[in-house]
Amino acid sequence: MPYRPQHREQVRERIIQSARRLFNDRGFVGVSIDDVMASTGLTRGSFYSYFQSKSDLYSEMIDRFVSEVRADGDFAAGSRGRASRILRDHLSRENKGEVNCPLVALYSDLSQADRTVKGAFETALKLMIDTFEQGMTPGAQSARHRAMAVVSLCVGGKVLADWIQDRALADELQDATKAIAIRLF
Amino acid sequence: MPYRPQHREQVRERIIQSARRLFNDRGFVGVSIDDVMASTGLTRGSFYSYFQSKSDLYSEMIDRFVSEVRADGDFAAGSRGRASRILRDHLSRENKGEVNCPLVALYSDLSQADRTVKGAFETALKLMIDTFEQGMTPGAQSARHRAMAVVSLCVGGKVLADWIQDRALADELQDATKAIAIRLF
DNA sequence: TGTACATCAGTGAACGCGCGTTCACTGATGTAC
DNA sequence: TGTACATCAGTGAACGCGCGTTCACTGATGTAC
Repeated sequence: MPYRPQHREQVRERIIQSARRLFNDRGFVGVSIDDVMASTGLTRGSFYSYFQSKSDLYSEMIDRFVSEVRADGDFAAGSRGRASRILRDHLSRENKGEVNCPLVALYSDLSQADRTVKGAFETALKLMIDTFEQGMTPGAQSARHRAMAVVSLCVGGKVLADWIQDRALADELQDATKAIAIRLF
Repeated sequence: MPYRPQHREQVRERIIQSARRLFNDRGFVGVSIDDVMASTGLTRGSFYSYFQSKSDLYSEMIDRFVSEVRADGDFAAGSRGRASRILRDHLSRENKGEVNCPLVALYSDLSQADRTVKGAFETALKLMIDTFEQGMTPGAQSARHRAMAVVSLCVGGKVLADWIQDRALADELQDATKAIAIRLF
């Protein structure tokens, strides 16, 4: 055997990690396979010996993310830690482009994604709703519905803030959105 | 003069109307110049004698939209009619793909748009915030901040509902989002 | 320890496709007579 | 009212570019001797 048995798996893993970083930052359409492979230290050609397609890589990346979160003690305990981390990721000005959540990448350009990608996306979304729901205190409206509204706030707030060129307006909108989201818990 | 003086203007207008319909429905990236021209009853080639570029058409379309809304008595009067219409457009299940709001098109694929398009987008966004703000009743939090949160809810709710394949989930999320949005007024 | 070799990971040129954009040409239109 | 004509709106082929995907080839690797 020319290469160690674990070699393929390691390279595959490196590709997924590069992909996660890039997709989270610039979205599905915004990242090319060239980008992913270059960032992994390889060239375009070898990509297809590891993945069937770009969509395949994308959904594998999301699957990975979902399992990790599920395995996370934070989530299992139903603590509010993760919920507030998501809020911070999506709606705080501080960490631009450092958000560890596949949904962030998805807003921008889901239009051309195929069924596989959409399926992966939906799993992640349901997880996000669950996470918020578990962090809710009792209130007038059902925890699940409030959780869904918070997801909408996260998605809307983030996509808008990313798009607004007027910095002051973007910050104000993000802060306002976050304040309302917090009030829903 | 081979053609009547108003001819150019009429054709230009028809192109803008086709564009508005298509862009609102499928987004900036999702619509090609071929689509727009075919829908106008012309062919690709003549497009560039009416507009400088696809972005140019797009921002002109939004400018047009914004002026129309501004000229609308509903808006001038600061009535809640328009606000509730926006809410309905964005967050009701009924009118799929019939939303007369440029923001709807923009979520999907702003990534590749240029400065011109972003600028036009921002104008429309500010208008939407103003509209909501004028429809607010006094409350614990500032009307402007609540208005911003409602915009986030609209954008987030719509983009998510469009993307979710599980119909029941999509409807539930949209309803929940809408209920919370209404509560903010 | 050193070398020949089989294997297969990685390369990069090339293809195909979509789409924005350009351009030389065609032909419909209103006008002048 | 009819006809030749100048103008310019509209055509569609073609170009360029990005990018996903393919493929024939190269060369690095671990192994057998």
